[in-house]
Amino acid sequence: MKEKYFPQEIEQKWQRRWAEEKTFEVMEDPSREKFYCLEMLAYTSGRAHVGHMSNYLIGDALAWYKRQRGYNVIHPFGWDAFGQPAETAAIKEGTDPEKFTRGAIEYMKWQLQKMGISYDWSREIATCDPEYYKWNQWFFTRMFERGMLYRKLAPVNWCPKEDISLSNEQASGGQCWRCGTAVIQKQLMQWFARITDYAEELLNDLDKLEGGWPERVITQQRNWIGRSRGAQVEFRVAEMAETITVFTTRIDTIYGANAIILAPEHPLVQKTVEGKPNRDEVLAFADELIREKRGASVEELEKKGTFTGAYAINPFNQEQLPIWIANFVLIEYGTGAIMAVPSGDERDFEFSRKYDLPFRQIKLTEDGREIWPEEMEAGDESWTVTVNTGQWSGLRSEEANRLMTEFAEANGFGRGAITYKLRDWGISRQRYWGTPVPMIHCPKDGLVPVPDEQLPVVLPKNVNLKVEGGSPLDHVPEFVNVECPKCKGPARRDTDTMDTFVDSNWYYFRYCDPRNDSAPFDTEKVAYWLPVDQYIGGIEHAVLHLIYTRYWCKVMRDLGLVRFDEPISRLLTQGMIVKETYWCPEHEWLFPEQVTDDRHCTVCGRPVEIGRTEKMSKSKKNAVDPIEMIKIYGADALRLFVLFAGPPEKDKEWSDTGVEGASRYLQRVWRVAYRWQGRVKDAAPDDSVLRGELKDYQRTLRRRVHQIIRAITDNFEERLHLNTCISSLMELTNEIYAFEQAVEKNGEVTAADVALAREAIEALIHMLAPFSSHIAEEMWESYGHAESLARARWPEFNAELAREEEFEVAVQVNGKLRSRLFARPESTDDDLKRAALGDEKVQAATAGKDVVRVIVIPRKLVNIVVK
RNA sequence: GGGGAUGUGGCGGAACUGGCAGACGCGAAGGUCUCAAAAACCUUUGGGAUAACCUCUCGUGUGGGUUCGAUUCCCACCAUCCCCACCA
Repeated sequence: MKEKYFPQEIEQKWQRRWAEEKTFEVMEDPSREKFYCLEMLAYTSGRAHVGHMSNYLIGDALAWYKRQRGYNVIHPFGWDAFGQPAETAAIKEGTDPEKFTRGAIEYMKWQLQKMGISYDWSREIATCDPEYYKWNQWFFTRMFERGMLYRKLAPVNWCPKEDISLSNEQASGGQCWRCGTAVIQKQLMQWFARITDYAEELLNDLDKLEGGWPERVITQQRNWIGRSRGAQVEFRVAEMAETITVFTTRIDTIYGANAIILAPEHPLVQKTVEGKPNRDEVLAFADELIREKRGASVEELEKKGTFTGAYAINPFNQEQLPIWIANFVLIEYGTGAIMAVPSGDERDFEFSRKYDLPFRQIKLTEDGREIWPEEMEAGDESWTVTVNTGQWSGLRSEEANRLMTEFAEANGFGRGAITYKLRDWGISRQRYWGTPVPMIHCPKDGLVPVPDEQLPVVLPKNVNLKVEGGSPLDHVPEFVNVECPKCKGPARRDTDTMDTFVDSNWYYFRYCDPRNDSAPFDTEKVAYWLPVDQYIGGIEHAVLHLIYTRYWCKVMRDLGLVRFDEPISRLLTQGMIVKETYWCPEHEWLFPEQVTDDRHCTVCGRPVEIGRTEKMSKSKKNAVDPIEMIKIYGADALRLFVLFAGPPEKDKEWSDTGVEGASRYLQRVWRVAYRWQGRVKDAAPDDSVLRGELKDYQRTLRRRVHQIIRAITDNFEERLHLNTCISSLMELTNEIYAFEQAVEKNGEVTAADVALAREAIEALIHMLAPFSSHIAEEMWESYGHAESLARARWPEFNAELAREEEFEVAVQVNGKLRSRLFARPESTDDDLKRAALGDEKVQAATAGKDVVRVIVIPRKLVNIVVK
């Protein structure tokens, strides 16, 4: 052990050693309990900043801890390598997406290895590898065969100028992100997964995740699935052979209906207006509404509609209701048609007022007062009483709802129904850089899946990405033109690629068996490792990824590949690293080095605004490259700081001086370890010297060591507030320094001192390993241990040794702190009471008053209540 | 509009089920060492009152409430942020 701490040297040594000795590579071992520690796979954006690292560091700390607790810990990593941004970057840099992505993986992997994160790299996967996406295709064909996938016409955002499809982000504000052209909606045949078939199960199984998943994620998923119980009611269209079905959660309000309103996209709009004098007008208006809706936010969209000229008949009272179309009725929810009840719904109220539709009151409060929507409280329906509603008048709405649904059912014009907000999942993308859909369109045999033995359908290389019209793959004849697997006649390949969420659905199953070439994974291996014990990732995935992957697990279960319902037991949504930003009115975002000390732009000299602290990102120019930090302070200091900055689930603010502080702390640890290293190595471990009578400072150190082991262990097991674990380590270090001072004062170093220092320092080293692994390994080795800390057992705390010998008890009078006293652990409540009442300051504070009550909280506090 | 989160010193943050608010770190001030500086080590560091100590007093976004006791629980409000959003 050198006298001085050289982080880069040590880090290189241990990174090499870990790789050579395969320290973090694991195998299934039924005799040991497993722990699956998983961080979300990395999107291959080019380079990782410290914000990305914080995710991996949380996982690494836990992986280290669990390893030292004796678990068989699988801690894998991989790359989310497909997707639109790689295409964009490739076009910009004049390369192809594959080259760009491989380059990004290489660099980012190097960054992660420099951080010394304890991954089992032998299990690494990249979703753009044909060996991986082959199984996306295999799943696709299995699901197609079982009717879990289907095709339908669906709108895509389309730029008419460039003739390409756009994602929602690329079409935000209704404009093409590249050329600014107004985006149109184009109807294309697209692939959908029937996730709605699993809506009920996805909702119910959320209960199984209680406790392991953050409440807010569960709530978000519940709202996303959005189950509503209500009824579908059929309205005959007058003088036509059509019926309009509406969905309502409040069939009891049907006597208050004043119109039927269709979404402008509703298929019956055409038929309803056919032959009517205003036909062309209405259809044109419907088109306008559809166009306006795109990209507009709710507040700025005024409710608008028009009367079609047709009428529908209320099946309860045979009243004729005008059929309208309006922009606030959504085609994608329920049946795309509603009955408008102004007395029951604020939107209907607003609409009816605007267009002067008739009102009929059907609700009263218990005391007979009429209620209008303005005064209704959302969700509060308990106080309404139904009136003017035929035979159901006078019932409470809940009961009326039930009885009227039954009535509709009995008379054949309605039924109870459940509706979800969750939509079937559109998985088609008209892009190049993704998994090709393994389907063939044959003029004779229709849709034919690519047979297993022909998988993978490999993505062709050297494809022109800047094509006009359709997907780039449409323009690759050798890819498109194939033989039909059934009739061997000429056929066309499907040229859609899959949404990258398909890739991320099951990657962590593949980690269990990453090189399997005959199946996506071996069921038994997955049965050993899964479910994931701890998943760590950003809150932004609360709904999409985390619902899709739950869905996929259930699909795989139904395909007979796995035997459990939920793939992830515990979820931690980590906060972001934020850093302050600089904004120049002329040059927009600036790097910190572009700003002078007195906050002016170095380029134009204008005053610079110190912007809000924001999530680290390239575009805001506030990203910190971990490599830069490693060069100065070493990876261990960076790791320590990132985890120390705040609790994992909260946003944390970046601070340069904070890293420096972490670095100083590590040097402080190093120095104390160095000072004792010689004595510790010379003395054989011998606990017998500790059996004799210990001095105060010795007992104090020992007690603190065991208290801190307990605190850190508990924290890892329960709250995972790693920042306070690090505080505890610092306290332990301070404690050892204080101990050294006492030893020095004592004049000589006894055998007991050495044994105690060893115990304390080795505990410190041990518990430092999850945070700053390299320095911990180095010190551990220099203390005479040949094997990696990764195989050493986590220190056990001794409750007896951790016990306080004396407690400081606060003494309050009427809740105000007046004094303190010291008590032995064995003192009774009565002892404390007597001591408190006898205390001088207490007597001064209570003089002339009557003691009404004395409250004693053992070992903590005495409160004397006086009057 | 709905759902959720957060608000504590100059700063990041502690305080686990109501029980001594401010652990730990950053920053700052002073000291030791040094020719000097850096580093290191040792003190001090929420505000106010007091000559320093003792001590007193105020203090966890604001205003109420429950309680012997509230950063913690309840109600109302303010501020900031996030997610969803005309979901019938």
